[in-house]
Amino acid sequence: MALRDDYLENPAKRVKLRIRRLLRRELPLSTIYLARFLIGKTIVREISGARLAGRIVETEAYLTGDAACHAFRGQTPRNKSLFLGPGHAYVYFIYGSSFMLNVSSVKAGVGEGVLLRAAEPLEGIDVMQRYRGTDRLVDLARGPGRLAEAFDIDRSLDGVDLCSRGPLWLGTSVREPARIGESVRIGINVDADRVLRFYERGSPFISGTRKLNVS
DNA sequence: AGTGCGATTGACT
DNA sequence: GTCAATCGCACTA
Repeated sequence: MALRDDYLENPAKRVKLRIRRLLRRELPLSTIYLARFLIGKTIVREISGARLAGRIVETEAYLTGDAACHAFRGQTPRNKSLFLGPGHAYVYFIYGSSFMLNVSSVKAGVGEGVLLRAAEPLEGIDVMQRYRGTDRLVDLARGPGRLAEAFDIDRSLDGVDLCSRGPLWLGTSVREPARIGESVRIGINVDADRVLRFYERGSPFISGTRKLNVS
């Protein structure tokens, strides 16, 4: 793939793409629509003068009444950011090893959100390679824990407004996504049959098995 | 205060 | 393909 080869030949290249912050009113009010909408949009991390950017290629929706949603049993100290209203970061720690980044949805007081599961590195690739300890472009943010590690995301960013100037925000698309595929969510044991995972078909940057990418 | 487990990852057969 | 590591949190008492 030409795009990938270009990246590999220029690993330290510091491109600066034209990306503007998404306005809160641009976010779909439905969490499922938001999960689809975010495919192809960008996630931008500003840290000590550097800018990291990735193109979101895989998401999952977590809904009210959904037993797999962390807010299923109401608000707790951990999940409170899910209830902040649309466009806030909900960051949590899981398996003793990984952070996960979600975008809160709907409206204040409602605990729904979208998990960002994978991104295509765009800017700050050399910095991501350092955080991740690998040079392989497709492995930098392929999977939710890897995405958080590549972007240096931890609980200090929990609750951050993703539609405001700050250390982490959502940006416009730099390239329209290919056709969007759907599947069941990955790693879920309850409400496991619901089709709430979305991804850019054909992207080498998505997680999951071949089997899940056929739909 | 104790317990069970998870929206995963990396190492290994 | 399989599997153990690892720890914060929610739940029970």
